[in-house]
Amino acid sequence: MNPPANIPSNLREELRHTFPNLHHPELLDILLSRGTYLELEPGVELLHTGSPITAVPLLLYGQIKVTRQEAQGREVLLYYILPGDTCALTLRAFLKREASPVRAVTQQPSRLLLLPANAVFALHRHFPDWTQFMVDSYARRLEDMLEVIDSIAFLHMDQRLVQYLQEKSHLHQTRTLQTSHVEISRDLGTRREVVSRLLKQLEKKNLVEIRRGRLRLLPAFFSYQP
Amino acid sequence: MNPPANIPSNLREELRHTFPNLHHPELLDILLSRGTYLELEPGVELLHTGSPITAVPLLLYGQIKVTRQEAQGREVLLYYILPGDTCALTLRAFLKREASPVRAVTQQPSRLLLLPANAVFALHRHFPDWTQFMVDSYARRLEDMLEVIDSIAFLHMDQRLVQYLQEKSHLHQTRTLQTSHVEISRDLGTRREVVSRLLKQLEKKNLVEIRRGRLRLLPAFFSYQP
DNA sequence: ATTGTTAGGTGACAACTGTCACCAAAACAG
DNA sequence: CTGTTTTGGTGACAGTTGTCACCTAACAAT
Repeated sequence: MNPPANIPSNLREELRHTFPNLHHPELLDILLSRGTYLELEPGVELLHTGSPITAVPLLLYGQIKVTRQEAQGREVLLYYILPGDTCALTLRAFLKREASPVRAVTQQPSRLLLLPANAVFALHRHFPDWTQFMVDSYARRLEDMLEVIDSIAFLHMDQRLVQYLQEKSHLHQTRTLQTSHVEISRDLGTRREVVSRLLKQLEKKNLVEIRRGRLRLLPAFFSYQP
Repeated sequence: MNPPANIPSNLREELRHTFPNLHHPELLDILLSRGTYLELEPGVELLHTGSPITAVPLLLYGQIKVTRQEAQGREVLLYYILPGDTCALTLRAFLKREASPVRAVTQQPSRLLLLPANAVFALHRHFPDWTQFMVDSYARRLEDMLEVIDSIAFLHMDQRLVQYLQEKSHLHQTRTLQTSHVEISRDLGTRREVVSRLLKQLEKKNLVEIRRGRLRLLPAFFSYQP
């Protein structure tokens, strides 16, 4: 689907820098020789629910959004994969030889190393660094998902929306989010109309400015809690 | 809080049997010499949100319910710890030297080995078995929590209730659940009135029989989906 | 049998969210 | 400039759940 990217000459260096915990030289050798380097533009769907898993991603640059989907098409945002991360759920599903339980979509121009899944078994046996990396990945996602549960179980949509926008702003390091109401509603597992209504309320309180396709968070927004 | 229990003579054997993946003899030695054997009756709170973590439980027999609590006292059931399990979130919180993010309460008479948390570090370094055990624990809890998210995000309370009762029945291997509406409502993060209403509807459909303090699930209940 | 306690039942109502219908504004293509 | 597409706005209404008030049934203790 994508033209083969030019492998950057300093890939090894970049990998070592982005994944400081995978610093064992032989481990790096294997990752580089077995992995496939990829460059993707935003909006590429790496996995959808039910995809067979053939590779595990190591993200070098960019951002991947991971969501849980329901049969009817509704979904909720679980977490973002950032540089230095991998997708714990993908890893787990692969080890159990199951299909992907999640959808993964690039959010920004992204560069990553795709590790063929069967290479993972060997790593696991021979490199404690890799095992530790996996443990940390799992653990961090547990925490992420605990927060998702908190948010869905205990908060109303207006509070979830504010939280979501604050996080997104922090993530992209900008107060002007390039996003549509539809995208927000998908991430929150609700409907566009609901998001539009709630955003309108925020606008009336002078907390945000709504423009077509983008959203400006005003200073007061960051200290606001519904 | 509890009288010291008599350590069963065959503890080593039981441990090996309940935790087949921790079969390395030296590992068993350490678990037995460093761990504290405990017997607890139902309803004992092992941890609550914010507890400092001093030990990691290895459950030999019984059942421990793990819930996530909110500041206002609302909570949701995350998962049950069964024999052969440990609490991944406790383990993780300890390794990060953080307080417990969850509440843990025995559900049945339970027997467990409490492993002082600082013993865990050594295990981690020296025994691949132990590391693998941790990885598996994390991974399984990830799956549990994914199901919790599905349930909260995509289902209505009537569907969640049915799911909950079906699971509970399967877990206890009985069609007569000894539980109150209040307990159910706590596990689902809602209110007693809501549970009472929904149970009444199920009763009207001849799917359950409501008795004070217990609930009988009729045959048709198990093939029912709202 | 009486009393007190706990569990459960229920109606009324409010708040929140999902859904439908339709409109308006912005961006875009030609 | 015009027509089309995409995005956002909004009112109306229904269903679900949370909340309050108060009642009834079951059980236990004396």
